[in-house]
Amino acid sequence: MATQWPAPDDRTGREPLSVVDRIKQYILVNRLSPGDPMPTENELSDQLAVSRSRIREAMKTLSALDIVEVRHGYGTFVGTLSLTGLAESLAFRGMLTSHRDKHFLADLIDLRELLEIDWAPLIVERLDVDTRAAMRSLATAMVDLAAQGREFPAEDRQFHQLLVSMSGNALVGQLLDVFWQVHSLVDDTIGPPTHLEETAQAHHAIIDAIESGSPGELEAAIRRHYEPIRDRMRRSAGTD
Amino acid sequence: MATQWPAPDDRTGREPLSVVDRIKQYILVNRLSPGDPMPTENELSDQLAVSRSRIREAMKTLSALDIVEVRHGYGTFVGTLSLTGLAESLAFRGMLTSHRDKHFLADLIDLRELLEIDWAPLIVERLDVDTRAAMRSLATAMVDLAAQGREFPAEDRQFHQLLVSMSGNALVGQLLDVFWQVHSLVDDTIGPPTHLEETAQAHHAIIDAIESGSPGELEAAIRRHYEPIRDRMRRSAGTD
DNA sequence: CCGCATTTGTCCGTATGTATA
DNA sequence: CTATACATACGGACAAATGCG
Repeated sequence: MATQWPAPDDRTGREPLSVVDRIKQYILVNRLSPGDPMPTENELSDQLAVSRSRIREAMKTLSALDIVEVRHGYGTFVGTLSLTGLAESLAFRGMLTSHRDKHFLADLIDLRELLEIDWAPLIVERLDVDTRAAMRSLATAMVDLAAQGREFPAEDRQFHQLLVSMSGNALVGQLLDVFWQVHSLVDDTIGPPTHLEETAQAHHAIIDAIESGSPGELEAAIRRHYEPIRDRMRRSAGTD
Repeated sequence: MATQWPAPDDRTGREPLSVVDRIKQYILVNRLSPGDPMPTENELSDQLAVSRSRIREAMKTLSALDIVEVRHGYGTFVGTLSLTGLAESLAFRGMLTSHRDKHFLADLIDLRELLEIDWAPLIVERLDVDTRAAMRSLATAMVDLAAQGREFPAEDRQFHQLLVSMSGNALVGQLLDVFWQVHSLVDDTIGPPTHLEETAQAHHAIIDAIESGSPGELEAAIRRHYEPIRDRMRRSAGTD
């Protein structure tokens, strides 16, 4: 097998590594990639010379951060290092603090707007016709659903994913998607949806601005998109 | 005590909530705040009617996200909902992918620069004399240390914390601090420090720009601050 | 479709280490 | 220093899920 393990002691006077850190070291030293199989819990228990309980508790920590992915009855694998942990943490923070202060949700919206606006010049420059067409049809679907009084979370999420996909910065795309999820989740807790038609139309306006070729217009369109959302937030602050 | 628990079954046809979710519900329903004490593991074991092993594994998940904080031999408390989980996750991603591609570190630096520049107008407008003086003395300390060939991580981190503290957006401050930590950690793995004096001086230039009162100059100074960092990254890409 | 081996999920009992009062 | 409450750790047993012959 020739699996490599870090030296058990390197006598540098440090305290011994935690089980979590030793498992992380294992992944790093063996240069595993997301999806690669990990040793079974019993193997880890033997090789690290700790009980299976401890291995399992360490695995819980690691899977919460998507460093490993555990499949019941099948095995454990290196995780995809996604930001699901951040999403859970922020969502809970929103739930816990939303009725005390609105700072969190306001900060979140500001951050979404800010990051999308940052890429406006690049988006105007790079956006290809296929992506634009996909965004247009999503916007049309949103308007249709809004006319029926229905919400359109899936379309909205995908629209914003496409919008920032041109940035070339994968980290920003993942972060914005997390922020969308958290915003959507917290927003559901402050009452039934409002501004449906207005928000749906705002997405058409964003594509219009892109087609105009002016970064300034795109920035303005993005700002207008977030206005009804801020308005809804301000109103909810009074009724709570 | 009159602690409230969510109804064990709400017969809406959903699958039963996980232990993790039931503990989260407990915190929400009882409106606990960070620092408030949680029931002991034995109490939770009794009240949720599951074994202590499961409680402990759930606690590991929750503490990884800083939703609870466990103090050995003392008790468990509601966590501070910090972003330590994100820091760990991103740090590991950096370790795992840094020798394959440099996109991650590049994206991280771009994001740091972008977010700091976003607040440049506000910073120029709001920064008070006390904060400015603190930043100036930090910059001086950095130059001194650089002259001795020593690094200055603590000073650098605090400088950037102060820089964005004027934004009024706590979330951005926390995110940037996480990015600083991750960047610092990954940067250590690509070799001994370089550009010490240049980087230290760049911080003086940032305060100079703030004092000039021009947001444009501040933006330029921030960009210049990140240049040697990008240069170091590009050089390391070849030697790996 | 069935049975089997593998692997993770859950539970219990007990002993140990640690912090607080 | 002692006592108590609490989290940490261990080992074993059985249940549940998955994949495969």
